[in-house]
Amino acid sequence: MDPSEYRLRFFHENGFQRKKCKVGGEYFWTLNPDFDTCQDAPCVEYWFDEIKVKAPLSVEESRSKFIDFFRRNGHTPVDPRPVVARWRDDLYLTIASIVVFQPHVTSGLVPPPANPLVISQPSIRLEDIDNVGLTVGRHLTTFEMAAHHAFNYPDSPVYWKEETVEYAFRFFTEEIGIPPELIVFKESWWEGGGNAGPSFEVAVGGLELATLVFMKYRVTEDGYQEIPLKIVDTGYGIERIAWFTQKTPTAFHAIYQGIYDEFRRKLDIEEPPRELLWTAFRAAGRLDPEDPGSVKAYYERLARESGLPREETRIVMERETSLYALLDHTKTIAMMLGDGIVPSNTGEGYLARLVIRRAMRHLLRLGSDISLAELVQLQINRWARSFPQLTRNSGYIIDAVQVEEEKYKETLARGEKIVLKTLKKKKSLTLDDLIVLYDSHGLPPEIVAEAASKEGFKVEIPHNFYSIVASKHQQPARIARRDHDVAKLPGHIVDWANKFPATKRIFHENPYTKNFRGRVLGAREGYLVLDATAFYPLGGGQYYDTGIIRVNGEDVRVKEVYKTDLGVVVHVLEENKDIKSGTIVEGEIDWERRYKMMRHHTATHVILGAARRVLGEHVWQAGAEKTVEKGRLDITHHRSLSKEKIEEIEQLANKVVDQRRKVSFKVLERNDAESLYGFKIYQGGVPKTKEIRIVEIEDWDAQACFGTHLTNTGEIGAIKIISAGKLADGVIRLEYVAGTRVYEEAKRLAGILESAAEKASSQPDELPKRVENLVSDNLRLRRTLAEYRKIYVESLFKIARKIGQLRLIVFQALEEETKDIQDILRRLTSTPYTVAVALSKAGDKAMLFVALDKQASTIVTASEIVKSLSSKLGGKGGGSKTFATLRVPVTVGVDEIWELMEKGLSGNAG
RNA sequence: GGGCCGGUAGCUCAGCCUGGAAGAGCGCUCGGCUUGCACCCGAGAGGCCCCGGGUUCAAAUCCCGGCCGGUCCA
Repeated sequence: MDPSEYRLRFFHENGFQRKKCKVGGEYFWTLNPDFDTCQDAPCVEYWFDEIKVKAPLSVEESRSKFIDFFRRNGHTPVDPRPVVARWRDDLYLTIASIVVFQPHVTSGLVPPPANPLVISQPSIRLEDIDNVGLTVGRHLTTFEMAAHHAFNYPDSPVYWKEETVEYAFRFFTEEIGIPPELIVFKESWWEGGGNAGPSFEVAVGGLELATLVFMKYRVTEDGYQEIPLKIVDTGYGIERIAWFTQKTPTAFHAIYQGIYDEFRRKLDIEEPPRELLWTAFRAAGRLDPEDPGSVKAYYERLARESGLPREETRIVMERETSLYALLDHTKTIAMMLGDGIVPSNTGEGYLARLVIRRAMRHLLRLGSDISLAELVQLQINRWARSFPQLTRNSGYIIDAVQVEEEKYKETLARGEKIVLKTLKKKKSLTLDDLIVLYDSHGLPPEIVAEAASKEGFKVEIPHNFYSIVASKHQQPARIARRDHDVAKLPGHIVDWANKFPATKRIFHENPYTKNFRGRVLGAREGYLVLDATAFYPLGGGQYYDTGIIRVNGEDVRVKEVYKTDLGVVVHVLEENKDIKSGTIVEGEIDWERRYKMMRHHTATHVILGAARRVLGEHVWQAGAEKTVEKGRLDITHHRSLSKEKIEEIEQLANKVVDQRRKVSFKVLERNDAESLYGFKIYQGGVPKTKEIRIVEIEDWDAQACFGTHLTNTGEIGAIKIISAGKLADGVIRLEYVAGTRVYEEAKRLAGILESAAEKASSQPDELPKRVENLVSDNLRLRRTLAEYRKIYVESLFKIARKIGQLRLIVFQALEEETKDIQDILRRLTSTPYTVAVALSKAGDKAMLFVALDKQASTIVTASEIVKSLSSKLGGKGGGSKTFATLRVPVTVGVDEIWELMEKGLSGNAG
């Protein structure tokens, strides 16, 4: 670290000194001659409760104070984004304010919405979820990261370190009222997302209130490389400012004022003595939650200083931990679901489920019978003014939480049964058992231990249980949210094609173009690039066009079409023609194919709009495909769709068809598109381009989309949903046909009906009644057959021959099913001392079944009989004492078997 | 996206390791006993052992592929 990075004129002119922390060894800047530590936990204990400030501030007040201050100082306020990072395909959650501007602004592709700007971005981080509560506020899963950002382009710098540090100093002293000599700027280094730079951490009284990052490097294999766009990336903890100013023993008192008491009441937890909480406050800054020794020491200190018995202290503080965690988690749940995450077993949905399940575990630990949904409702009310999406989507949020509660209870019940079963079998539970129970069945070890203790078994849980589980899973992979339409072209062809300019897209200019003229830019190995084309390349879930290209009066078929990342359209020809550059060619696309795909594509947008209106804003496209045959749309939703809901969507979609709504296209700057339509334009994925093509159905739906569309919804003609099923937890797949495909589908169904009716010698209209009759006939016949089989068995008894004690029955089985033969044998051998042999044909081979009852098997066994038969007849076979089979390679007659059996048995039967 | 667990009677599951006639409890039907909250006794019906391939004389069981559900981790 280069010390000159931190040597600022601001420090110099204002009398700051650079010191070294005697505990942690970091360098820091301060006005205070007495400070010998960096003033950040864990180097010091929390003591900020003793620091006087102007006024206590709620979360809301802290936020508006921050934004106002920076507005007054030349920054433009920018609205926060959802906590789901829909505009990113490498991240699920918004974990910091800078995430909002990645990757397009930070890479320089797109300008920021304002510069400099100020924002307060709700963020979610789940890495430390298990520490939330225990540390009385140092860890939170949801928080607002307030920030002022300045983007310094080489030709238009805004501001850099001096101004940033001065802003921080002024904000904390002037606005919050912190005495200047208590503010410490700690030298640090920041790295993340491939970037890096020097930073200052602003610490006061043990609490880190802000981080000021100066992004100026890219991290490469060869080390740090300076980047042209240098970014001021700051992060102020709104919740920490509220805690700091309110002088409460925990952050939760400060953040959740208004519902804090209600949580206590509902969960039936009395507030412990204030002195205990204040002791916790001091000790928590030094607590290392990952270290069991540190946790133990923490509880011991609390007991010692509060004078309460050790055990009681631990119990009280564990209840407090659960209360705090619940306050935190329920807000996170509300924020995640409010921004449209659907709980699921994959993707961002799993993260929502994870938080819900952690919260439910705390409820279980407290032995509370309050429903989680009830607590989440309190959060919705509490934060309604700051986050209107919570109220707007409260119906969905509560319903989804309730569904999850049910599911988790089922999971736990299922799991507990497995615990009991294991205990019954093994009388103990090993670590391996615990891991399987958690990893495969979702049963946390605490719950296993409790279930086991009810049965009188004690289970040891290693303190690092979860890291043992984690080590089984290590292989951090890139998240792949969506399949992008990767050109299925050989690499060298892509490189070749990318040397040409981007193809003019006639299919966008006029999606109804069937014939066109283009000039050949290049052709090789059966690949053809033109200056302009009406052929649509694979993309946006829509299949490519096919058709013909006429070169010098000769037709060549186009079988596939792809586009490169740089927008060059490559036609894949059926044969490799020698085509000269500069040749003018005519193209004609297969119109019927294209028109059907256009209908399915526009129908897809109509259905998505209908689903969002019928089911709620959480409905999000999870995938789509439009082919000639049908459209397919996967949507996120937390329940299976009832018949009624499907019909409702279908009806609404068809209404939009009849309303003849206009469909229009326009290309917008990314920022404009986002501010005009919101992030729901990214249903189909996030384009990597600076400008975005928007397809808008008048007052119904707007999406970033590459595909070809009709210009009016009326042209869809009709939409029929042909299937709706659960694709995965939280994802529903809809399939539908549109336009003339509805006619074809109706024809297909009518055909099925007709052929079914014909096979049943009936008419389509009478088919239901006819099928009913056939089914009851079949049942009657099966019963009759069973009766006759009894008579058949009786008659078989009559042909039995006595050999000593044994009765021998040999017969040719009429039945073809092994099952039926076994049934007859079973009946025959229900009489003692019976040996029954059934002979059945299997092509030109014979299959023998030998069955004995228990008594007969004391004299001779089925497998012995089979062995002796096979020595005479050949073939292989075997079985148990009472049942055996033999396959012989030749056909044998019943008489032959009678003879062999009689001969063989007379030896044993004595 | 990956790992792990599972799919057998209407329901809950055993059987699978080590291949040899498909099992239990609850529920259901019938009969007996009994006016008391999961009554008791007896008899009976009910199965494409998820699907497809392979190995084998023989597969619920072993192997491969798929589908579905659960779960953990990104």
